[in-house]
Amino acid sequence: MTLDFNDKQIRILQVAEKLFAEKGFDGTSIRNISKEAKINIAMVSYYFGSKEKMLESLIIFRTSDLKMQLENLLKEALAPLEKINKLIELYVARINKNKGIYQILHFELSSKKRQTNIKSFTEVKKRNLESLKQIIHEGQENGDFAKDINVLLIPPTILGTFFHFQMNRPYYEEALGLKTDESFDSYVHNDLTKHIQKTIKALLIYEK
Amino acid sequence: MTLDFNDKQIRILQVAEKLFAEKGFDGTSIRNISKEAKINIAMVSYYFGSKEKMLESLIIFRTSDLKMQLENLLKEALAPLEKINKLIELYVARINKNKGIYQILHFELSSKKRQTNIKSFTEVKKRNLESLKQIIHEGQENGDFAKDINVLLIPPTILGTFFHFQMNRPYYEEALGLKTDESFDSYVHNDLTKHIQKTIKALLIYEK
DNA sequence: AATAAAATTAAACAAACGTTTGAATTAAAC
DNA sequence: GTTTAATTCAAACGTTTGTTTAATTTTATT
Repeated sequence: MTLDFNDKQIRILQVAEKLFAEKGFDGTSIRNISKEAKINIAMVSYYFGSKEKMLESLIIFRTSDLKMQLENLLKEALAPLEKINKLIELYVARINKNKGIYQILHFELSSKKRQTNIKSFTEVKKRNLESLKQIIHEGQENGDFAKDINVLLIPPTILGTFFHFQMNRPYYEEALGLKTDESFDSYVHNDLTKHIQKTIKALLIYEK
Repeated sequence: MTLDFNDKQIRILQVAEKLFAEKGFDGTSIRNISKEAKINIAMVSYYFGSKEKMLESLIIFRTSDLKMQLENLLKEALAPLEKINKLIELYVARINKNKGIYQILHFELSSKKRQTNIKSFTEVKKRNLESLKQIIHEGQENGDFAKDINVLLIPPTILGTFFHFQMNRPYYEEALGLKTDESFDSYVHNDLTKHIQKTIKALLIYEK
């Protein structure tokens, strides 16, 4: 449960992250990881105990600093809509940067096989929702936002839009002519982020 | 490539669909399927050739009638916004009804392991986008919709929102107190569908 | 009723899986 | 420099994997 991984452990986790994201947890063998990380197959059990525990370590390794980032955002002196926009920007940038682990979480989360690994992640989600509620309430108080907003359905729209784009990357790469990693990342950071911000803004200020 | 599956084949596909959706393609063994479907393990190879080819058969079996449904919608004499709302309703209901196969597609789509199975599905997506473009153009012509709409980013918002909700089902079940399958389905058909419709409407009529 | 075709079965196949072992090597502590 | 601990390794462990085989049973055809 600790965070003090040594250099070799981190290298193993990075390779595991890449392969799990590409081929899934069950689709990746310890031998795959060992080969790519250039280590002996026994090292995974030696360092992490088991393949399953390695996944747990990976989740902890990658999601430990999200909490802090969000709390800092809440403290800032900004208008509610500005905060929402910054929150979206933060989420998209962060998930885009760590797309590997989020793809894994996305996958393993919906799988009935591994429920144990994700309890700590559920806590993160609950805390994030409370933050969002607070911001939106603020915006409703000062008349910026509409009254009839189902806050619980905002995160699925933000995250869902982004994930769906990310998971269908090959399709959008072709459709938008984004041949390089740079151009794809640039599109995500600019166009897609703005689209999500625009969507949420329209939703928040829209009165039926 | 044909669609004439006999009763036994269909039963096998139904069990496979359920297990693949629950545990993933790699997480499900032919023995798992055989046991649940109460057949001999050799029957999968006998009927479909291989596990991989069975997945192909399953995709064909479940996605063959989507095309027709969409074409019928386009023909209807409705205002653009009405068509959009119906399209959202159709998508949500359809995917919710066949959540198994769409969950499988969602995963295998983003996996680098099985690219061959999904080519026909890409074609479906392209055709659907053209339909959407047509409807939105119609709405822009008669002044209902804003001019600066990136049509390509609409489907990720519709499908992404829905999928994210579906993939985090345990979380939303708890948060919304949806204890039975019926109450969950009801929430999807009513509240979630309306949320997506509202979101897309706000986005389409919103002028920056 | 005899024959041919289709369906089902248990058993076996080689290959790959996660994990453990015990010896060999390297690093740290004294 | 010796001893102790940590790391690395090849090899083997017992399971499980997807697939094939060959014999048997069921169904259909004549």
